[in-house]
Amino acid sequence: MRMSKLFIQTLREFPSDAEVISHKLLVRAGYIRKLANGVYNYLPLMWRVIKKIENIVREEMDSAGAQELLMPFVQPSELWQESGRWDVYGKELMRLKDRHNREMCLGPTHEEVITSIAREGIRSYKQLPVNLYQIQSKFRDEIRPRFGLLRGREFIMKDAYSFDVDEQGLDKSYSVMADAYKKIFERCGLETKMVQSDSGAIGGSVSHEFMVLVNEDSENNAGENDVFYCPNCDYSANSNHAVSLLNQTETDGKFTSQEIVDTPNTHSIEELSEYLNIPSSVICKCLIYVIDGKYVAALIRGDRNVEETKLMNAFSGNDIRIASSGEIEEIMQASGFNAQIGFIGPKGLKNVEIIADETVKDLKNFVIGVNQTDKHLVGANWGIDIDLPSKITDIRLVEENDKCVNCNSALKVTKGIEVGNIFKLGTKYSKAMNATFTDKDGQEKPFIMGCYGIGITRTAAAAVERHHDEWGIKWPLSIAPFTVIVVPVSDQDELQMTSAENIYKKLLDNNVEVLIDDRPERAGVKLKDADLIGIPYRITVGKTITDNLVEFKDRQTGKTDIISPDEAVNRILMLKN
RNA sequence: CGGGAUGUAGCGCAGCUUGGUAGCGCACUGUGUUCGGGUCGCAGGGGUCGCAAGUUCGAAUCUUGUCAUCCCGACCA
Repeated sequence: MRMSKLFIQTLREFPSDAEVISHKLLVRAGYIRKLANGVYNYLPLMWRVIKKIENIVREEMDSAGAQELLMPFVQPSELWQESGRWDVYGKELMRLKDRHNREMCLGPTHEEVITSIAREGIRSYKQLPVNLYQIQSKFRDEIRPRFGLLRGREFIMKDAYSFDVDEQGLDKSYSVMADAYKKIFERCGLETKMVQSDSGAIGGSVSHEFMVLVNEDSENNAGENDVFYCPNCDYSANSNHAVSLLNQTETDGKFTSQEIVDTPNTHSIEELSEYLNIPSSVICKCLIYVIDGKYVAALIRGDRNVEETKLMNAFSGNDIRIASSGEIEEIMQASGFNAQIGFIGPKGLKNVEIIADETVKDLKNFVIGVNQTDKHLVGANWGIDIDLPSKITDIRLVEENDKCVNCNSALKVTKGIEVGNIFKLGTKYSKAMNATFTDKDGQEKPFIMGCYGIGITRTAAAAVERHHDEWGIKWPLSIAPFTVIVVPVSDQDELQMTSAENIYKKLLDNNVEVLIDDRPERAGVKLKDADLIGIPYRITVGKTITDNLVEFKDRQTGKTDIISPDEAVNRILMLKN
């Protein structure tokens, strides 16, 4: 490809609306252009990268026994009614009506459609197992799209769905996919960690996410997930799912008799612990949440925080948020109290379900709110003044240095970009949608399903997050839009131009993806652009060509060698083997 | 959804306080110059100042509304 013909516009400056480095670089280097909030044009260079990633995904999926197909981007609401998700998916699901006023949606994922395909096409256990996948644009109307390709509303995703006769079959399909994913990301030049995670709106039981860890060189917060992992064993989990052993700390308060004391203006745990001169670990914190429209009071030890996803799952909810101050007033009024935020307690709350984290179980002589402003109960004990809630489970956010449940080592935390995930769905969709097959014993049974996603465009952005420097992108060879760029320093110099053309032709003849910068630009412009767009290798043809020498530069390492044109060509050809 | 900010040429920005026919840099067109890390000069083209009302003889500038975009928050009790 000739640079003079390539559709590309590099910018001298970073775009003003970009925050993270992958977004800044992809726009500046002419890979993407924003069309609307969270919606991007993939320009020719970007499309080449995307196709590279897609092909790696295809090769590994195919060799893992999956078959590619393509489902519609627009889906009828009926299928979503069947699965029950039309009412629970929320605003992320982009709904629309056709001219006949039929309700449709833009596909955010395809469990419903694939299940309908399976129930029509698979009648017998003899046809199983099957794994079907597609690579396609998805649309999710995110609350807050950001970070360019990392969290867009429209994005390209590979989604695969497996169908098995039983759990053992699913286990096998699942581990085959896990292995394929490892290979895929490895081949894309990305080191990933497979971590346990919550299964969220998709449903199901077991799930793992593939995370690109981004803590080390975090000049920004591109990693949207906190990943807890054990340095000594293989335990790792997304914070929304992570568990830990209870840490040893002071849980027996110094107050020996129970008594309601004045605690003026102690609206936070910190203020309260300071005012009473006690550790926060002997305070029982009470937080009011709204889960699917219902009020929930969550009790947790004062030194710990609630993990909302865990809390939501404890009630099998779909939506959770902290209650607003107005809602808390409402609860207070309904319960006959008048307390401000900071003094709320579980006792006497009307129309509020109460749940406790495991951490509060062992509290003794502790401090807790009693729905009286500027007062707290001290020296409280469960069963004496306040009953221990019957619903007790783990709803706490793990913290760094908590102990690993497997090996008791101190856990560490890092940021991660989720580039892939795998779920065991079980029969959630097949049962709801009545998708069955006839088993050996002649019985109708629902399919045992799994689903497996990879964010293609997010993977590309994650690669930029991991591979760049102050000059631009440093694509891993396997997903770079071109392998090598040939740069004649001066378009005035005939020898340089003809030599560069020769090198270009030789590489072309050998099916190398090669770019030649034949634009009538000065050397500086061409060299800066080559670095910016991140082609892995650069062959620079300058004055030394009179001695039959060119510069060979490795973008990844920055290493340069002065060698003959033939050797430069050979080095590139060697890469193909 | 709450808070903050910004919308002026393809990109990055100034001008707005104190209303008077819209500017700079990059990019683009022509031309000369230069030629290994975004040369230097000359001459050009390109803008309903986000949109809509209002005030005024006159609005990019003042007022109101509206739309869009970005950031922060929605783990604080």
